[in-house]
Amino acid sequence: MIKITFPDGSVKEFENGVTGYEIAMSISPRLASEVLCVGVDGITQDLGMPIMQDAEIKLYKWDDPEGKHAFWHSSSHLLAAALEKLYPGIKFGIGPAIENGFYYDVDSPVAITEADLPAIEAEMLKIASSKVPFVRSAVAKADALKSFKDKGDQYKVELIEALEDGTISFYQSGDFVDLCRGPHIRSSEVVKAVKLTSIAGAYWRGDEKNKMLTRIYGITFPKKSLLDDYLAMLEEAKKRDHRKLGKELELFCFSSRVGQGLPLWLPKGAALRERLENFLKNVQKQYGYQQVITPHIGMKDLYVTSGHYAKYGKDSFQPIHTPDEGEEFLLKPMNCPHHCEIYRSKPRSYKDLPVRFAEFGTVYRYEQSGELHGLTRVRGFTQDDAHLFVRPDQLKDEFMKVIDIILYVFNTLSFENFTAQVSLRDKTNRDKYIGSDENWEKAENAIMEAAAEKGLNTIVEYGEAAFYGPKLDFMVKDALGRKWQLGTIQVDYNLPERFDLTYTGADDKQYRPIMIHRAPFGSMERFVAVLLEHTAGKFPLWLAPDQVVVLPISDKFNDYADEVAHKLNMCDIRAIVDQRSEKIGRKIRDNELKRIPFLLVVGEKESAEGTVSVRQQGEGDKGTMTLAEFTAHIGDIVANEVKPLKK
RNA sequence: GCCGAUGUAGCUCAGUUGGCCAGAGCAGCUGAUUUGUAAUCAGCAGGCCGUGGGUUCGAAUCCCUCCAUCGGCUCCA
Repeated sequence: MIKITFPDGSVKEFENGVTGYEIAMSISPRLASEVLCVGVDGITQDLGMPIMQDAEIKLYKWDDPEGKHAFWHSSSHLLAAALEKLYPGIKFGIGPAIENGFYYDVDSPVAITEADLPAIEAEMLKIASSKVPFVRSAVAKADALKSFKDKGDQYKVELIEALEDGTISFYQSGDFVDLCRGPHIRSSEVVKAVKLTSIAGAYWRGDEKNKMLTRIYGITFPKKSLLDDYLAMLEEAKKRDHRKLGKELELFCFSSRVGQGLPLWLPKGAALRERLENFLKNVQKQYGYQQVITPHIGMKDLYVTSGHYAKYGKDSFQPIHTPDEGEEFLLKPMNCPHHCEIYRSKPRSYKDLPVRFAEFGTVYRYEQSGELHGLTRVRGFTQDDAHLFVRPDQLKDEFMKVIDIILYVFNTLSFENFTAQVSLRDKTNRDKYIGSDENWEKAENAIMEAAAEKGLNTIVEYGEAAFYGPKLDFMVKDALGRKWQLGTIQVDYNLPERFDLTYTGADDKQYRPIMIHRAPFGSMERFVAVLLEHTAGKFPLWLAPDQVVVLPISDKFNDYADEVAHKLNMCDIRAIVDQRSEKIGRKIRDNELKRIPFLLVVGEKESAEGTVSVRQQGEGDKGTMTLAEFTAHIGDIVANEVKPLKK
């Protein structure tokens, strides 16, 4: 007998070799029908696998990430089984579960297009409903290789060749056999709803030198209604797409004549951006930053000195030649080299440090055309950049102050669900980075310590560092759950050396400052995009392009409406008037759709009493107020949205 | 850059297997209406059917080039 400990701490005895499924059955048949896989001493495995010793177990259902993972992973096998049936001779790459569903990479003898997906879905459902069990078997490497060589599937052969003997397992479900580590669900019948969401190309093993396979994405559910909910959620997300909202709210646009990935900010968008900039400038002023301004181009030599040119090569830089003097300029892809030169503009003393140069610096980067995406990935954008030059003894403290600024900014804009990611060097491939190991270690430690002291819940990613130094990035998700990096802080020991930056110490000797690159928004473009998706275009009052619209009941009250708007504007409240000869219901509808936070209805009663009828966006009628009361109300809301900085 | 899809009026979309002057709603303009909390009525105007080439008696529709957009891959200082 063995002792099985459950998550609630209770212990039960079972026969040695009992399976997760049998344990679930012993509790209740209903549980057994819902459970998808089992965690044994923290390792997720098949329900059918015998447990051979005392263990802590957890039964995973659909609501557990582990359960979903097994469910979707098994679904990818169903997809492969359906494809093998419909497209004889098809070859398979990999087919993992992902955050929302699964995919399978295939090399098909005939092209598979979106139009074919419904037929594949139907075949998957057919296989699923025939209750095929997922059966695991351990296979010797030689046998595994033979099996896929016979089948002519070179991708699986390649995968197996990379594996060690003894670790190879196959899963059979019906006629389909796949190389797979598992775990899987017991049987296919729990898969009740299938949606193949998209079809795309993907390089074999993620290397663009390799052949491009066809990747089919899908998602499955144990209930039809869950699929409907999921599809409804996708529809909702589409409505929040910043590209759609940006057009509807007249914030920005693109023009193929200007060039792809080069956003044009419309008046309302520019005003919004200006408010964000002023907000951050104000915060930075309180933290001792100084604004600087630098040109959009620099001599090629500047980037040779910084090391960017050698790292990214001439293909990434678009040169600008002067006609007669033979000088070669490059559009600036970052502001740091310019700021280094500002640092060099005069001798610095240890007493001057930290020096903090901030600039809303517009930079240009040659992003691949296929990678451009609305405002989140563009070729010309403005960073809310700053470079801090600090003494070694100031590094950690200064780094923590930057964290404070970023948290204050995120907090003010209600970005609560961010991920703090520490990006370090690749553990193996170190050639991609410049600078000494010693400096890298110092920088990496400084970041980890500062993040820990600030109590940040961080995840560590190796290989994600910038080529000149490690980073602490703040990632926020968009409406579809795609992660975007916004705020970033980077420690850099390299540029100060390359630019030979120094300061004079108390002992009259020359020392090297350390540089911190940082941008709380990341870039204005990406930040506005994510903000749009988070708010669905309903900006906080302090940011809204128009805060108030005055709606006269009829033309007779246009003068009063103008007077109200004028008085509000005098109090720094952004108010406009809807003077159209429309019914009040129409004016309300149109202005609600424009997401203007406050609608003031004025007619006979209001003009006689000197009041306004207040209607709040999305919340309906708020009753009558005097203008003074309303102004104070607005002031209260804004004060609550933008809380003063605590230092 | 690669794979796949898409491109018709300012916006959202119709346009049957190629066949009469290319359609609608919204927005716009003009007029009427003077309205009390999510769409008043009528009229008018608006289109190198993304671009360039080809096939055809005839192309928005079929083929090719390029441009742009969308979903991914690769990339992301």
